[in-house]
Amino acid sequence: MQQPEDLKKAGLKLTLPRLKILNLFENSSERHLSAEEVYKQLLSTGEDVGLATVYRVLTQFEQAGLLVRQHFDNGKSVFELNKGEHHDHIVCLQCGHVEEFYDPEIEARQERNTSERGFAIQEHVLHIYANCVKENCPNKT
Amino acid sequence: MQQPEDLKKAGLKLTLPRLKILNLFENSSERHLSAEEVYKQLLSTGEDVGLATVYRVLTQFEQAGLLVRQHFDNGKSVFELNKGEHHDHIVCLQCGHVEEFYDPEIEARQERNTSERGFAIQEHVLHIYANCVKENCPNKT
DNA sequence: AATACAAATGAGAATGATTATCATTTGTTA
DNA sequence: TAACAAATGATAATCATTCTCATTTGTATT
Ligand SMILES: [Mn+2]
Ligand SMILES: [Mn+2]
Ligand SMILES: [Zn+2]
Ligand SMILES: [Zn+2]
Repeated sequence: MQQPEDLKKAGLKLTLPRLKILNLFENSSERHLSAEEVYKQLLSTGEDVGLATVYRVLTQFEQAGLLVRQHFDNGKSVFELNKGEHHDHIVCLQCGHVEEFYDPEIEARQERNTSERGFAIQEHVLHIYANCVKENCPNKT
Repeated sequence: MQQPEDLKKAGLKLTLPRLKILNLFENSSERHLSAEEVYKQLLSTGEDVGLATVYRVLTQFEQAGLLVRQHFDNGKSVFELNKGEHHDHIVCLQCGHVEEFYDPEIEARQERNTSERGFAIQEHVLHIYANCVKENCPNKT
């Protein structure tokens, strides 16, 4: 809610585009948004910001730790508010809905497998692509 | 070794570019190759094939089940011979070396987490990015 | 072995997401 | 309010990949 503080803390000047974008993430019903989606969302609210700026700000927010970037298998990356705790993703192949999950045992075994082989794990990507079992996929886009 | 059979089985006409590319994968010391790498490898051997053809053939081989495509976090996809058994990857952030691993417990838990949430898992991506601990990273590119 | 024709190839244009340029605007600080 | 670095936005550039289409090649048939 106190975005200005977040921006200041990150050493970022408090500008209109930045406030609008951060605000969008904090109020949108969609948790995972692409640059294009952010751009269009703002346009549709009269709040227009250049697409180049959207890309720049998203990257800055990522570096500042405000957002986390995800690369799903569809060419464009999406961003989400960084809630501090790591999680992995299940992506519905039918409607694109993204579900989040966290399994400490999976995390522990990633760590183990990696260190066993003489590596120090830095980060990882675990994306599961799946079909919704319910007859009516609940989260059509 | 009997590439012609593989191609026929896949319903693919036996052409020079296809033979050369399949041959490259079966003889290269690198297991994971990008389209660009395949293209340059062939050029450097006098065997030249158009880049568009390389892309086309790699995709066809993937669809035929001869190759598997991987998207690491560096913008370009790489292909590897399909050895039938699934595995995940550890990518060295320093030298790009790729290590393969398979952990049945991780696989089982992916399955469980996904089905618990009402999804039928289709495929998944597990890529671990890590730094080689040994003082001299062994697989410089 | 020569012919016929669909399929495959290759050069280069097109695409789509993202980044770079650079002249203009804006936030901050004095 | 002035001063100035930082940020913005329109647009060009990039880069991996795909598309187009005229030419070539593999294969099946005389
Ligand atoms: Mn998420
Ligand atoms: Mn592999
Ligand atoms: Zn995880
Ligand atoms: Zn796996």
